[in-house]
Amino acid sequence: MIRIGFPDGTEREFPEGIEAGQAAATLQQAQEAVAVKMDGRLLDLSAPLTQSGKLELVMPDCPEGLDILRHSAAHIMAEAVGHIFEGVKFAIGPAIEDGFYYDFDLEEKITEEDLGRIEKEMRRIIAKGEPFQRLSLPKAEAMRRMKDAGQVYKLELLGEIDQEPISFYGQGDFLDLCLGPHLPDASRIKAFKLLSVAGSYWRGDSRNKMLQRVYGTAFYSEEELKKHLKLLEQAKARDHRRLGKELGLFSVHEEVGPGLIHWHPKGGLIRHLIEKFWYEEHLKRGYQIVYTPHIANERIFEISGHLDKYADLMYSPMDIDGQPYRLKPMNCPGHIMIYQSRKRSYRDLPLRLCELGTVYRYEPSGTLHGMLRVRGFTQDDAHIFCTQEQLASEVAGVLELADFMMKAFGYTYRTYLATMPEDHLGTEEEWQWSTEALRKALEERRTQYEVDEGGGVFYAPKIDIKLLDSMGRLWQGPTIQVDLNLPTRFNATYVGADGAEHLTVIVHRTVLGAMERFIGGLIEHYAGAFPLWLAPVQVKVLPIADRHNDYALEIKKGLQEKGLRSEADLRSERISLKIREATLEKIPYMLILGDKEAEKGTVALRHRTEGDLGQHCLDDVAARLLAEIEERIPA
RNA sequence: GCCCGCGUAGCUCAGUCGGUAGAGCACGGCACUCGUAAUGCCGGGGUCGGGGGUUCGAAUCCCCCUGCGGGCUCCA
Repeated sequence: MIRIGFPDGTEREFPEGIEAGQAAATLQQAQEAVAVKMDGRLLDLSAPLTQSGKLELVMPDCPEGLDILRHSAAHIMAEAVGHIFEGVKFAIGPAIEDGFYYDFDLEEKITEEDLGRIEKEMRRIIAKGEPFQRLSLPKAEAMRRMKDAGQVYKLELLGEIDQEPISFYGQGDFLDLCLGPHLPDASRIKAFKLLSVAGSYWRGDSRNKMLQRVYGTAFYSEEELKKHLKLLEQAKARDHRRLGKELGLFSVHEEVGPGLIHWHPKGGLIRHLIEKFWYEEHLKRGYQIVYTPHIANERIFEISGHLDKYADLMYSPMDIDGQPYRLKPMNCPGHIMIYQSRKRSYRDLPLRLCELGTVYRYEPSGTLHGMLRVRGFTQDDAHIFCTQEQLASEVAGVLELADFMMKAFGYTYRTYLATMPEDHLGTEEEWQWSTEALRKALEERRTQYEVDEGGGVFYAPKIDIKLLDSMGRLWQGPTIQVDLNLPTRFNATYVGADGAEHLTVIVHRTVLGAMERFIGGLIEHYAGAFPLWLAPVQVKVLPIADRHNDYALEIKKGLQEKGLRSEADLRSERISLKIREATLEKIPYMLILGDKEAEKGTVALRHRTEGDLGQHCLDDVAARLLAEIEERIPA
């Protein structure tokens, strides 16, 4: 007999080997459970229990429940693909964040049109309600079976598994190497949809064969699936490439080259406002503004090591007076030159040099993506030169700035401390004190953080901040990296109070990342509706009839004098059309002007989403908007 | 870079089996002068991404190039 404890605190005895589902049958909602957790380990409902322990149900609405559904859906999809196509070799098919995929190797090309056929076959399989059955095989037998079936990828995976027996799951005529668990049977897959086909390298390595990947998603109910698909639609409507075009923010031109952004007046204004904000906040915190050249003799990148390590990502050299020059991929060497321009004493430190530095990187063409992944971009870069003792407080200062800026844009974030990776430069001792300094800074600021073990860069530890946008998506945010490598390479030192030379510590840090990516992300975060302080046009002045145009221009002038950005729509169009178009342009406020307003010298205020806000005098409206701008109230 | 797909008017897209192009919006003109999310009529606009090939004939079929999209690796 074995003793099983349940979440409600009760305990019962069962004969050894009882199925998990049966043991849990008396629990509430046991009917809906899709699997169980035994002492924290996921098991099938049909798994025999052989030891005493604590048992919990895994319900459909928890994350693990969803993963199990999707993983099972991936198996069903693989079975269906095996039915439709000849000679399919199966690679891997896991559940992922919002769904699942399966990688196949087959001669024939799977196209988007095939997705319908595959879905149909999946439905047929699901309708049969085949059970997912676990099969344990000794490794030798498993290898023999996979070899006979010509499943080379499974064979490769098997070769790396040490434990025995090996677990397989089968349904219908499909058998897959798999840890499980799975749903009891296919009929539990109520709602699914295949979304796309894509190429992917076996094990994500470009030296390996390109496989065909089919992406899909699955839910326990049609409603949830519909909700998810609607969310995808909404994300599409926020796509910064679409909004960038619609709102006249930026463009990319085939004639110029891929990944090179042209900022249009409205996008340019947004960027200018953010840069202005950025400069002000940096100056307040003791940073000094520098500018460094866009091209440089490649000698400098030999010293920095970039040429050695990042040559593939750098634009080819150009011959200048017989010397090879390169577009800069990083700002650090230039900043170090400024540091090195004279002998430095401990009294000069900390030295905080900041630059909105435009860099060029030859990113692989397939990775380019709107403003988010480009080849020419402006980093909000800064390098802090300091002593070892100053490191923690300098990092704390950066954390404060990062927090301030992220809040200004309405982002919440998560913080990670990335520690020494296996492949690294420098001594253990250096890693230890630099990591400790970061930790101390985080603790001093009372920042909640997680440790990303081994996630540091090869030359030093770092702090990564990931942003959570309004759609709940995670973005790369501010990063702070300690660097002991570049100071060594450039021999960046200072004279200490003791009269001796010491190696300077460099902190690389970025808050926004790159203007292109940050603003691309902001467009999606705000769905194109920028808060008043960033809106390129803050107010649209809308006269009702032509005879109100003069008054409209007078009001526009008044707004301009108050420092508010406005446009007047003087076309002979109906007011409803003007309102509609201003709303679609996502302009925060409208002033509607007709006979009543012209007579009384007032304006009728309308907000983009709140609608009619009634009549006011211009001064009151201006005061209201200026206060909103001052506080940088999110849209 | 690699795999798949796509590129038709400024934008979004239609274009059947190959017979030299069409809609809506936008743009220009005219009329209406209008009160909180689309007034009506008229008009201009395309060497169908570029090059080559097959064909009597190519937006349509084939090849190359280019750009874009979905992914893979990496990442500001």
